[in-house]
Amino acid sequence: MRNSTAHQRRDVARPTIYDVARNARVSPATVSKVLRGVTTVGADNANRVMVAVRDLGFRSDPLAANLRRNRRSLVGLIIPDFKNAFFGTLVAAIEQLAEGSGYRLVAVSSSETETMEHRQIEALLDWRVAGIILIPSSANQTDQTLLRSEGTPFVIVDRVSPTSPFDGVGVDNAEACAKMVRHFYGKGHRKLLVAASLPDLPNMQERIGGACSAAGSMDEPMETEILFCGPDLAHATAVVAKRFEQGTPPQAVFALFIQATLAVLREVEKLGLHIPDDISLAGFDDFEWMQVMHPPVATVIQPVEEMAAAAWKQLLHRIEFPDHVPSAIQIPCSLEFRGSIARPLGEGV
Amino acid sequence: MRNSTAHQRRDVARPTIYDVARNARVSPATVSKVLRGVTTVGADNANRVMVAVRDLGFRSDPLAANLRRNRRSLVGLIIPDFKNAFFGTLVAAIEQLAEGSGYRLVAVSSSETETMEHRQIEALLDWRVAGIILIPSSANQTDQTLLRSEGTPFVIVDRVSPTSPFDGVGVDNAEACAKMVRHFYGKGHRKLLVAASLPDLPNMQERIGGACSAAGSMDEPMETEILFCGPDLAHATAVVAKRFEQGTPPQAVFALFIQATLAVLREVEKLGLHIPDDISLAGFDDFEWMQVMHPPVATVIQPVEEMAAAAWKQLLHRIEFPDHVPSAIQIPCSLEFRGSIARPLGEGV
DNA sequence: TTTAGTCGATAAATCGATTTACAATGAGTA
DNA sequence: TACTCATTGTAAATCGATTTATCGACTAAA
Repeated sequence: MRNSTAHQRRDVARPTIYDVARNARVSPATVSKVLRGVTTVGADNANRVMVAVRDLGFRSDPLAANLRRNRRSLVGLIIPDFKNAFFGTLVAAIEQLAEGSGYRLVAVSSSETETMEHRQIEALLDWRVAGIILIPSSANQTDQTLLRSEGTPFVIVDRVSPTSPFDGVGVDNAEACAKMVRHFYGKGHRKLLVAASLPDLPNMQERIGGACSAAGSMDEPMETEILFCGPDLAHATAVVAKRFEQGTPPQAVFALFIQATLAVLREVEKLGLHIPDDISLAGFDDFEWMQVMHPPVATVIQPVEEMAAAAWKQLLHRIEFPDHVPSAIQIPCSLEFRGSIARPLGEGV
Repeated sequence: MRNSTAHQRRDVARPTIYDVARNARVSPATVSKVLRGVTTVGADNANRVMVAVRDLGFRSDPLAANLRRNRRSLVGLIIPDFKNAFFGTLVAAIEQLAEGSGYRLVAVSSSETETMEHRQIEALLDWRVAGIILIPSSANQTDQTLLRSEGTPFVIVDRVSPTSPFDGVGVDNAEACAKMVRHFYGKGHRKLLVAASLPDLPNMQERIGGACSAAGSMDEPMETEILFCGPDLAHATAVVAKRFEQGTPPQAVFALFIQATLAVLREVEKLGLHIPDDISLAGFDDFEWMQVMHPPVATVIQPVEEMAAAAWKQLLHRIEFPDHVPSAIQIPCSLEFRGSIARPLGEGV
């Protein structure tokens, strides 16, 4: 009998702007004006509209609105991997900023592959997003030129090439890595294994370059060995395991990305080695667990929040001024020298 | 002079279905049919349309399409926190599934607050999403009844109440926790500190319930103490620190959520305690770093991928059959008994 | 030969908001 | 009084796709 409550779904369709207009005895155009805060509306009409909106529980349909005015209220964010908390923090920060500027964020992932990155970009373009924030999955700039030619505002974050002709926000990878290498040197290390991900990521190149050139400019010679570990933990674990099991295990490792850090720790655990007595270790990015390890893991901290803020500001600027000259922003990292780096055994004092 | 390439943005607007129609010398309706795979189209016309689509690089505008047919190709996912890799994994998995079914996922976060959760739901409803997957931020079911009354298909994940009248996917929290408690008991522990987040989250209640009832049904009496640590790491750290510093520190801790695990590890580090000699510890969820700790951290593993798959299946089913009776799915967890749980000191063999 | 029925194609209406172009009203000025 | 402006309000066009109603041509049945 009274299943009206149980089945009351979709009983009444959501009210449209026409319903509001009828209810307020004005035209739809007037309602639209009131909703958008246009001032050329009489006080009493405006009031009646506002009352009607409240009474009917009207909420504007962004699809219809976006379709008509060519401006879109969606922005896309393409990250390589949702499982990585570094990118998660970035998503969270940008989501906040977007919300604050009246945009809705659509965060998607490229799974670290060019194919998916391309498909995601095309899908976002289909939705006619107002702008895109992209963390590239590779050095291939095809997608970026595509974006450029489509005229969609976009900014590159994190993996920005120093010679990029587009807007970008990066960090001072080279300088940060140099500092970390000098710290290793100061502790007495003269051999360093640098564990990178893929050779063609711009930020990796900067990190490697910074580390190597710092090592090369020390008073005493410092030897560096580069190990490319692949994109994810599975690859990294395999590569690191192979390196540790053949030849002499390194006494100092600088892991340039989180999966390498984990891979090294895994191998250390497996071989029963001890940090920092047998191996000194430094990582990249700041994860909570690094501080609760024995000993805590030294690391380069990328300022995620600031990167997000800079990228967002840059994107808004690009949306407003499509023809301004591109800007490249670089933000300094901070370093945490923690107990995982110590003087190697067999060294005096 | 030849800045035509540099300024070629927006030179030509994206082609519409009308452009394709003109190019193929058919009507827009025919183009629409071809695009949607409707068969009542002559072979030669269909071919000309497909050629025109390729030539012009036409891609359908989902906004316009979604507006007209009332079916939407967006689904919303509301998670409490992007920074938590557990949810990140969930997002990644569901994104894949959505992509495979022709939907676009819009993942947003509630920042663990009811206010944001409500705002996000309203925003998603504004976009007239086809469905919503919700990980509630609290036990408050207001939003769920709102969704129900709006007629939008939705499923609850992870934090599902056993008495919920809606679709839901959860895990066997009680049973998993009971197993873990029995493991503690088997190692000789008779006092256990259970570190939960908030008292009103359904999954927390199940976990606490499972742990306590298992403890209560042992042969020898086993004492449990519940500690509510708040929603995030900051709160958890404060609460745990306070508990550890006043009274006798516990010999065994079962952290029911990741931030509690970290908080305990932090305090252990700060007080110079040792795991498992001074304290045995078990956690929840599987993070890579847990395996590389000394000793590795025992934990309850929630099957994220399976949860995602179940939720997605459930949502699709709900979209197709809005009036079927709701289903509650429960998936078993697996347990990893690792070195962080050991016999307490002062116990014979 | 006429009629009923099929198939393919299309013109026009539609989704719900925004925007344009213009009409109506009133105020201010010559 | 007549004329110019400024102010409000609205009818109608519009965004780009989908859907409906209909039409012409052709086939099969009467």
